[in-house]
Amino acid sequence: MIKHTIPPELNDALGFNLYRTALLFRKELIHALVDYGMTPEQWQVMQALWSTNERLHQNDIAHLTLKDKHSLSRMLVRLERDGWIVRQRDPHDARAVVIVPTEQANQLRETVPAKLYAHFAPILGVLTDEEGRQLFALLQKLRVGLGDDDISTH
Amino acid sequence: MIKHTIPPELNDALGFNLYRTALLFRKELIHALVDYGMTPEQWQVMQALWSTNERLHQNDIAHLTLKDKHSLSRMLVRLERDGWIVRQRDPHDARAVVIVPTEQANQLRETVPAKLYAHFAPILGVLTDEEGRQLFALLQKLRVGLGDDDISTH
DNA sequence: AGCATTTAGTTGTTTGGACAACTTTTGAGA
DNA sequence: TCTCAAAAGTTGTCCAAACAACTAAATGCT
Repeated sequence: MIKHTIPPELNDALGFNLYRTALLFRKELIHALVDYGMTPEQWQVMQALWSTNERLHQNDIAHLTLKDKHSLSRMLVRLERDGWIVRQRDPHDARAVVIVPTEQANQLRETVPAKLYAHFAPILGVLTDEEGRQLFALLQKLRVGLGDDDISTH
Repeated sequence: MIKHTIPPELNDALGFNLYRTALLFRKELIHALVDYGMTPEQWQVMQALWSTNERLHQNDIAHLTLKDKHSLSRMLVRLERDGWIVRQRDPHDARAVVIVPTEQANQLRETVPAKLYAHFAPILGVLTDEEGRQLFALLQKLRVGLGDDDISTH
């Protein structure tokens, strides 16, 4: 792959801008999700679970979400405590735990995405369709540079 | 401002992509900074300090970095403990604390940016100059949508 | 001047990220 | 088959974000 050379000022500014945009985006997501009793990180885990019909192990979820197994382990304790998932021992591997979303969680799946769309539509509306697609493509490309192994997802 | 309507799939995918790119970027920054004993968040605070010649109050830094005063208060305790800053009582306002970078910190300022540039050059090199500028502009635009009051910075 | 409001910062609690050390089970090689 | 390394999770520690409750000083209003 051809490596270009981005000038130092742009290097700085891009990182700053990316960091800051993501921070603001997360803050929005917090407020969009708070009514459902869920954090952005928890929502992200649930989306990973819903992204496949497989019965996922904790390791699988950690990989899908870029979280490490330590943090995820404790997140799953809270998700189970709050009734979003159940953990089942894997009958084929006594070490492993299979994570299954509950009915309560599956109901969120029906309603929340539309609410999130409504929340973010005016925000993302500052971009035209074309700009949105460009931004998507550029971020995707940057993810490759950042060594994301799992570029296919979304 | 004209609001366009981005379709739901792109809405989802943009958020996902932004979140994920920022996560990966932060992980890189952790590794790029670990040799200097500094975290990305601490580096961000130091950059805010260096971005002006003013003697900043904690509130100013919180505003510049989008951090809340609670987290920042504790971050500054650690930054002082590790010798990067000193906190001085403001003679004009007995409530306020003025934050001043130490000589030790100012030395980092001389050397680290070049190291960071070297670290990120190959990563950002997957984008052409033109693409880098586009990405910058699109993120900037999105930040407006996200209600960033301080768009001028960088 | 006196009192209420606002402002600057700290402390407590919960959630989450990074990394090290640990337990248990699996699997692979001699 | 036996042993030993790898894999799946948990627990502990520190750093940081979000939000509530608090202290103390400054401001503003009458």
